[in-house]
Amino acid sequence: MLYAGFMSETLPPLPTPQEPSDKPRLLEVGFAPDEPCLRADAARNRARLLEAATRLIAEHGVAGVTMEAVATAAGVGKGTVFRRFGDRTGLLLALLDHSAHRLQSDFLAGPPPLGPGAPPVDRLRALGVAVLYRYAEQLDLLLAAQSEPTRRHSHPAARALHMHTAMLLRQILPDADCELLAQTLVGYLDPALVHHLTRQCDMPLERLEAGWNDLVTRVTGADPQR
Amino acid sequence: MLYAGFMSETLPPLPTPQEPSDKPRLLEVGFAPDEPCLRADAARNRARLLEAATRLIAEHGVAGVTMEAVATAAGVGKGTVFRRFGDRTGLLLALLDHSAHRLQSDFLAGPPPLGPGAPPVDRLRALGVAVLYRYAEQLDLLLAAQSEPTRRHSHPAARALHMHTAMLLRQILPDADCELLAQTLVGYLDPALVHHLTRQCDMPLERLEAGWNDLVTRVTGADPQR
DNA sequence: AAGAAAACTGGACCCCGGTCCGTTTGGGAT
DNA sequence: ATCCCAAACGGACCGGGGTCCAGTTTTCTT
Repeated sequence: MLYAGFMSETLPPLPTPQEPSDKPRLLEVGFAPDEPCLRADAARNRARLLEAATRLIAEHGVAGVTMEAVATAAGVGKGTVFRRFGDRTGLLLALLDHSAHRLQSDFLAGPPPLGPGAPPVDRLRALGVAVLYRYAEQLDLLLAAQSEPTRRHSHPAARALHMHTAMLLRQILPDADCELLAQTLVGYLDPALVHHLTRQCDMPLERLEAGWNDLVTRVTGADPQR
Repeated sequence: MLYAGFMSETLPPLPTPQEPSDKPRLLEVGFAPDEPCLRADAARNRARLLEAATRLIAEHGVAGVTMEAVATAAGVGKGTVFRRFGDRTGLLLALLDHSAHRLQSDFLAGPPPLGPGAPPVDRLRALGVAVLYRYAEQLDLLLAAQSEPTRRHSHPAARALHMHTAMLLRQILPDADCELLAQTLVGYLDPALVHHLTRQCDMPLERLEAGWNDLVTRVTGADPQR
């Protein structure tokens, strides 16, 4: 049970939360109630809330994560939950932060082929596959956290993925409109799509993986390796 | 004011509403309260509701379309709205049905390059552009109707677009996994993405259009014509 | 024409997300 | 140790989506 959020707090005191930019810093073992500067009681309650939410998901699924239920289970008032996480989506996102950040530092500073060192095309292939498998095991939460369509693309985690993809593409296709191509690529990895294909169309993950490689090949014009 | 829905009714008496498959039949002038078999009063109320919803959107934007408000404005009870459209999304979708169906028959039976007759690649290019522009002018409604991520890809209109795209792709790339490639392509046309790029990133529609053509070129391996 | 089944209606009701605001508390300054 | 106020708290409150069901209307049957 080691949640540990950051780059989620959005509302009250911090005008722009700002993700921790670069430094990995995710080697904490138990859980890190960091949060730049939170009053002691606030930090304590935050931890309680995340724990309560985790428990509720385990017991009743994502649908059971009701703001009031979480508040009650954590022994705090409803207002506190909203103050801390902004809204339900914010809470859900906070639950996902840990793994999102891990993925992020994997492709920013981890070992090749995901991390730096491998050729850009290989990194791109590895990225898609990594995302695919990570998403596949958190589908419910990801879907639930995706409610508002307007926010989808503006969320820090989404932007990070997009920026990284665009960066890799730029190394391969310096003259293309890599912004847009990157959107296309990450679009293929959209949780809702993964859900549709695997759960509603019964496609095996391997096929999605092959599809990703094919897509990368076509878009970059690379050799159809692998 | 010529809404006219079909392929929306979902709930009570009709097990599988089924879209009218092929025949164009959208040349009605005023409005068509068709609906396979609806009791007279029900059809009347349905028309009233759609009109009321349209009016509310004009006056207060999509956000003003409250189930209760629509009901009141139409002079019916709240329960009636839900019985007819299932939920808010259903109502919004019904509002979009008219133009969705028009687009559909344009690419199924309209003049080339969108309709049959032109080479598949040209049809594909034309399709993306048509969708892009159509979406661009209904963004608010489309976004509002997109709430539930699970339903996005299973909706009839979405499936139709996807199937058609896959069909065109199959004519161009008989040996590829056209199902998945089609998902990628229509993903590029997702309203939420269009919204993000045009409204939040301030990209002109022309750039998205160019992006689409580039994408088609890369995916199909066609000559970068146009 | 009459009777009955099927379909439709409307509004009371419940639940949940989100807001508001009067009260409490942590922790730096003196 | 004390003061003080920004920050945090909590729960009453609101509005909107969705459900339910008793009552009404339409349409079918004979």
